[in-house]
Amino acid sequence: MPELPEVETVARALREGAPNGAPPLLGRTIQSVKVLWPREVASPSPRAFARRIAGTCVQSVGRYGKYLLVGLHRLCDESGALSLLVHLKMSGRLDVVPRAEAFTPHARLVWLLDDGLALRFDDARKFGRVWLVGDPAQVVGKLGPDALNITPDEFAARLRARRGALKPLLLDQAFIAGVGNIYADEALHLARLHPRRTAASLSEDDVMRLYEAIRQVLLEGIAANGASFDWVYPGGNFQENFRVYGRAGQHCLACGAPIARIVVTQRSTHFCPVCQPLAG
DNA sequence: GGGCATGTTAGCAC
DNA sequence: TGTGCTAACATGCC
Repeated sequence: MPELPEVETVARALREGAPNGAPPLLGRTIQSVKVLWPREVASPSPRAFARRIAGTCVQSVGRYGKYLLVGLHRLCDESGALSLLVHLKMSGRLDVVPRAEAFTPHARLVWLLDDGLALRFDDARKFGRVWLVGDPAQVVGKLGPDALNITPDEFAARLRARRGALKPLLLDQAFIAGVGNIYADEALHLARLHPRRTAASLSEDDVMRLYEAIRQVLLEGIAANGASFDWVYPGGNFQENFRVYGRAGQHCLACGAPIARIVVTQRSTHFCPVCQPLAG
C-alpha cells in the first residue's frame, strides 16, 4: 500500500521505535538473515546477501521516494559503507519484533538482531524487493527528486518538460518519487485540477497550486501516520481524511457535488467534476 | 467465483 | 524520445 507517507511512517518507527512499543532498529547489530522467499532479494544473490549483511550495525534509517534506506556499517572491517534498500510494493510490512514472533506465515526475510529481537519483512503478495548495495544510487538513481525534497522552481521546470496527463505524470517515479495512486488523487483535488489535464495546459498559477497541494497532502499523510487499508497496512488514520479517494458517489467536501470515479492509464481515479473541470 | 486492490516493470505501438 | 497501453508479478478480500 505504501506511498511516501506510509514509508516515512515505517522509517520513523525503525528510527525511533513504533507507537505500539516496538523498539527501534537504529543502532542494532544484524547477526544473520533468514531468506524465506529468495525471489524478493533483488541483488546480490540471496547467498551473498546473507553473507555480506551478517555482522553489520544499523547506522541510519531513511527514505527516498517509496524506498526505505538502511545505512549499515561493519564494525571490524574498513571495507566501506553498505546500504540495505527495501521496497514494500503492494503489501510489504517491516517491523522490529521479538524473535519468537518473527516467523509469521507471510514472513519473507527475517534479520536476527541482538537482544532477542528480529526485523521481519512480511509480504503477503510477494511483490516486495530488497537490495544490498554499496551506493543507494544503484537502485534509486533513476528516480526523480523526492516529492518532499523538491523546490517550486525545480518542480515547475520538470513539469514544463512534460506533455502528458497529470495523473500518470504524478505516478511516474522518474518525474517525482513518492506519490502513488491515493495521494495523486488527493493532490489533484486540492489543486482543483482534472486528472486528465495535460502538463502543457497548466498556467503558472496551476503549477504552483499543484506543487503546494502535493506537499500538503503528503505532510497531512505523515502527520496521520499514513493511511490504513483493512488488512494490508495498519496503524495510520489518514484514510479518515480522504477528500476523494474511495469516495465515488459521495459528496465533495468542497462543493457537495458527487465524486466521480474513472480509470486513467489503468488506475482507479477519483475526482470532483465540479471542482476539477477538464476545460479551464 | 469474478472482480478488485495501494506498486513497478518489460515489451510493444505510435 | 515521450507517451501510454497491456500483461506480468502473487495473493487475499469482498
